[in-house]
Amino acid sequence: MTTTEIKYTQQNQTVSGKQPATVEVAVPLPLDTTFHYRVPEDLAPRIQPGVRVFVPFGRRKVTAYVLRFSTPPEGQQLKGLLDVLDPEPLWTEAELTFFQWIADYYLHPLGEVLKTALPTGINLQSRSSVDGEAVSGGKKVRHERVFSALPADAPVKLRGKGLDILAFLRQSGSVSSAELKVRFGECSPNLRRLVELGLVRMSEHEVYRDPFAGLSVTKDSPKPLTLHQQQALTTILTALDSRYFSPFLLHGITGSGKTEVYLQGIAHTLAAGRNALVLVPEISLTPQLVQRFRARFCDGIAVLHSALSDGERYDEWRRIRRGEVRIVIGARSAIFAPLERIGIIVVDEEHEASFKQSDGLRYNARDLALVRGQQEQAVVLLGSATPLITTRFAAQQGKLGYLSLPERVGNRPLPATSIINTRMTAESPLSPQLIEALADNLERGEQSLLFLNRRGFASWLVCPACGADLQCPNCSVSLTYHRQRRKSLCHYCDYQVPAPCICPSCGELELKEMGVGTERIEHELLEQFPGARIARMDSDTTSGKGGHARILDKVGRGEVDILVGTQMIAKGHDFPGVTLVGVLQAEGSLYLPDFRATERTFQVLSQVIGRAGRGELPGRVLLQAMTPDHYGIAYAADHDFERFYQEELLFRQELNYPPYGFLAAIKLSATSEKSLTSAAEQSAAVLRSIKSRLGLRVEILGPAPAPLYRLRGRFRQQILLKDSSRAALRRLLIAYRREQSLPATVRMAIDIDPVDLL
DNA sequence: AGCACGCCGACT
DNA sequence: GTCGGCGTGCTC
Repeated sequence: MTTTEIKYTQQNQTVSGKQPATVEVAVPLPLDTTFHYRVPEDLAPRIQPGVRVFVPFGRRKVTAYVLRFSTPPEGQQLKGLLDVLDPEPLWTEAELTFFQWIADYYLHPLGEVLKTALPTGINLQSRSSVDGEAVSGGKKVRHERVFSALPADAPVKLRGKGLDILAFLRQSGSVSSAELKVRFGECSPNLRRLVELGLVRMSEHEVYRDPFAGLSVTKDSPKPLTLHQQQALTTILTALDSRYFSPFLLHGITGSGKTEVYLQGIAHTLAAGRNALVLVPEISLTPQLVQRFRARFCDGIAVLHSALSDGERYDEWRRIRRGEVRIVIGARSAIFAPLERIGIIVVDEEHEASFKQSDGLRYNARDLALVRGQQEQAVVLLGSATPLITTRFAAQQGKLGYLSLPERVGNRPLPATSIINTRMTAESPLSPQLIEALADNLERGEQSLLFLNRRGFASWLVCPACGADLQCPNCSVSLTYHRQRRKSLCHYCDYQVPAPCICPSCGELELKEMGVGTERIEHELLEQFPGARIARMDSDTTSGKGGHARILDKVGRGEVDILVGTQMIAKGHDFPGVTLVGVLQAEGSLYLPDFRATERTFQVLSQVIGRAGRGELPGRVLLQAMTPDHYGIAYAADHDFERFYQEELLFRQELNYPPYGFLAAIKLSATSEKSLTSAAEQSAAVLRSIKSRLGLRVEILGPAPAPLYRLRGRFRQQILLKDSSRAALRRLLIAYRREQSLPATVRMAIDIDPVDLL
């Protein structure tokens, strides 16, 4: 990876004539180097750092990004640029510096980082065709036709629709073709005629595609704060006024009013002339949050998330770039938004794993928020009820300011939680206590939530005679049985087959259903409570646009008595009517082969527990677990983050896991097991040799004797690197990247995680 | 990533 | 005799 810093030599820009101007560019390809090109004289006036250019590259032509003017390297015949693709730079110097930092940190080619930072669809594809074809920016700006009346007398022959349109235009000034179409129906022939007659003028305007089109909000105003909110806000405002980089953990329990603190902090930032960036885990799951921002700030908000069309995303990006936006709200990729003068960055639910991008450029937006905040001298607010262990630790070390909201707004009590030990009573997935509680709630007309972190009907089908179960041919995991669809499918790769009726290997006539999923619970509830209105929310019932909203709205309107669901019921929406939360198999995610499994379990349990009693009525929680004493479960039930944190720290310290040590993973995958195994062994050998040569103490774990798993038809293997020094890890990784060359059939990715950025 | 060059197996 | 396999190397 190139580690050269981006520096601009503005003088070069004005130097003319003597030496041919040359530029250094990055190409969006997996290459560690940058390239230099000669700038033809006719293109020179349009070239600036931050614009895209079209360049000859080998036998191809590709889009490249101009980093800086350069002094031409010695004795090399440079090729000339073919074209300049942008009238304005796409990025400022500060942004390019940020992207260079990312490229260095994540060991990823700068050109690909820049490509990732751009809205999809803007990039001109590489072209191998030869002739000098016309080149545009590869983008699509939407134009709108606007008509207005000219002061001329209408000839008498004009009648009917044409005359009506003309009268309307005279009355209302400029009107868009879309509006005319709504009012008069198909009228382009009439309009063309009016233009020909010199009665009407047509012009084209650039318009933005508006994701909020047709959605209105009622304005609200700042709410009074609790004492803790006020204290947190005061600290934040002081930090904002200091104009120094000031990172904070805003640790607020569910219902403590973190959002109101964000809103008022942002209002202060805007008033001081700076802008705000808000990162949320899954914006499509939290339309409520966006609504609150719009209600408070009206216009000047851009939203960036995966549900936008390419056109909408591109338009939002342009609005931000042009400074027409003061607040950007978005999912992880919004950290790349071209927003200038950032005064505050909010990372809401900072513990969420969805801030991490797990293919291509493997970045974590939560981490990058700190980096960008540092570069912008901004306030960074990491908000969560269950912060990452790493974040809480950094706050304890004084690297982050610690702001605590330990009470719910309005002094609402936390739900009373009891744990039911199901070790001995495994025959029914719903314990008698839970059934009784559900019955009570139904009788009182209150709503209940049932959480189970597994979708499908039964987890799998087993033959009672021969013991065979159905496996995914790609992923080597048991297929999950979905009764409604009469299918067995793989939850990893979406492989599916019709559910078998008889055992495929021995012909036994009846297969046994093992394990439990949300679909099975729904079925069970329908039998137990025939009159109840039951809904299910998991990825099977929320497919398609607005799938989440459809179910959530029903619950919100009180049309559902019991909602069964996976993770996704734990997030986002408030249900003021929910007074009972039931958790099935609380330990469901506890024993995964991941050192963060306990942390994740604690987080999701805390979240789902926090869904109870958010309205007027108090809530209660019943938690079914086979290992109820496990600290990840017990402390979640007690709403005791601090005790959990202390315990988890001991475990991490013992094994030198984060925050006490640093981890990186070299992830390899291939279609053949054989080539993968040899590549992994070779990689480990290379790593060990570098390690001894450089005298590093890094722990090299793996590769495992056989490929770890198979996913989407590819075998996967990884080598873990662990050390108490991040610098040592990085030295090892950089040397490895330089020295290791893998066969083309093997793909490699490096995960650098977690981080200590402060 | 593409795209070429380059050296070994089954085919019109 | 050639078409084509994918290993290796390069792209200012």
